[in-house]
Amino acid sequence: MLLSKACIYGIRASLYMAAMHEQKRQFVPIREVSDSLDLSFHFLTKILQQLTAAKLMESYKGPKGGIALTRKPKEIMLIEIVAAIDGNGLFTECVLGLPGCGHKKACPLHDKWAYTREAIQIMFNSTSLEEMASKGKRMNLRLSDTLSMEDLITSS
Amino acid sequence: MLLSKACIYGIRASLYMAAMHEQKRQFVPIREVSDSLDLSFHFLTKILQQLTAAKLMESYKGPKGGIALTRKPKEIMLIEIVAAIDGNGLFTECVLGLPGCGHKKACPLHDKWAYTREAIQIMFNSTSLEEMASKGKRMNLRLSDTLSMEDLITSS
DNA sequence: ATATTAAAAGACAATTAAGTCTTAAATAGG
DNA sequence: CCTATTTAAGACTTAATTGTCTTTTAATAT
Ligand code: FES
Ligand code: FES
Repeated sequence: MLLSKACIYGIRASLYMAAMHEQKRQFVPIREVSDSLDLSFHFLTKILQQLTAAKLMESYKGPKGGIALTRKPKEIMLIEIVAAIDGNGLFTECVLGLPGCGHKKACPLHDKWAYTREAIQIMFNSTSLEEMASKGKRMNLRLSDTLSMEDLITSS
Repeated sequence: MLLSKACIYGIRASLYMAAMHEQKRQFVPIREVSDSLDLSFHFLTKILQQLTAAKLMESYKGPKGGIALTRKPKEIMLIEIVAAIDGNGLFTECVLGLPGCGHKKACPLHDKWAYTREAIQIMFNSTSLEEMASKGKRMNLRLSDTLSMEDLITSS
């Protein structure tokens, strides 16, 4: 699996927040996100704490509280979310698990993997939340098994 | 992590076998492989059973027994080993974990991921054990933390 | 102030992946 | 046939990930 479940949920939640951002909503309760995306509320809470620790989101307690993106969706790249949750291993480590990739003595797959993982990195690095959200809305794409992004427009 | 530990170990063991093949050794005891690569013997045994079940290797019990590649290293592609151990999920599933990738309603990352995962697939699909082994020997690359492929030449 | 809402923190349980150990079956050589 | 060697099979343990639950803390509204 390329990404951990936690990372996938973090991305889906961030996408949800990006869609809300377009509707001028700021602080959204985690409960609303977890219900909408059909994720465990408590598990999502822990994941979002990682994103707030990484300053990608901020949170506010109490009534009218919730979470919010700290920057505009256009300025948040997917790779930041991946790095905050799964770390940078995918973009730096040896595909055969040997310590110290890029070491004097590389592994026999190093050259090909260095090229391929750059393609992966570019994919995450060149995709903003805004791009995903607008594309998702334009093409009515899925954000969870049952929810399309268009569904979000009137749900608030 | 792109590949499971089991898959990584399976690849490393297959590479070892490819190197042995060039030295005309056929059945190599698993113990020799696990000792050389510094892997758990029993764990490796289970992994290799998956490779024999996939007909990538064959095994022989008893004294002078061991495992052997069923085909020439040139004819075994890395993707076969990955598929035998980790399955095809990496090449077929949604990067956001949604069921049914390529579904009428895709996810907002589908297009980019479909392209990127094809690059990953091509990497594994276009690399043979022979290529890795000869390159590894030629450039004295690593097969484990401590073992370079050149070391194998005289170790038999 | 008090009650209510919502995130933070952290203990706990379930599941999966990773790794170990024991016993059984097959083969070679004496 | 008997013993040593080596894979096969499967029970078992440990560790990591995933998921749940309870308590605490902060903010709001009455
Ligand atoms: S050393 Fe293996 S991928 Fe770099
Ligand atoms: S539907 Fe998500 S990658 Fe294809």
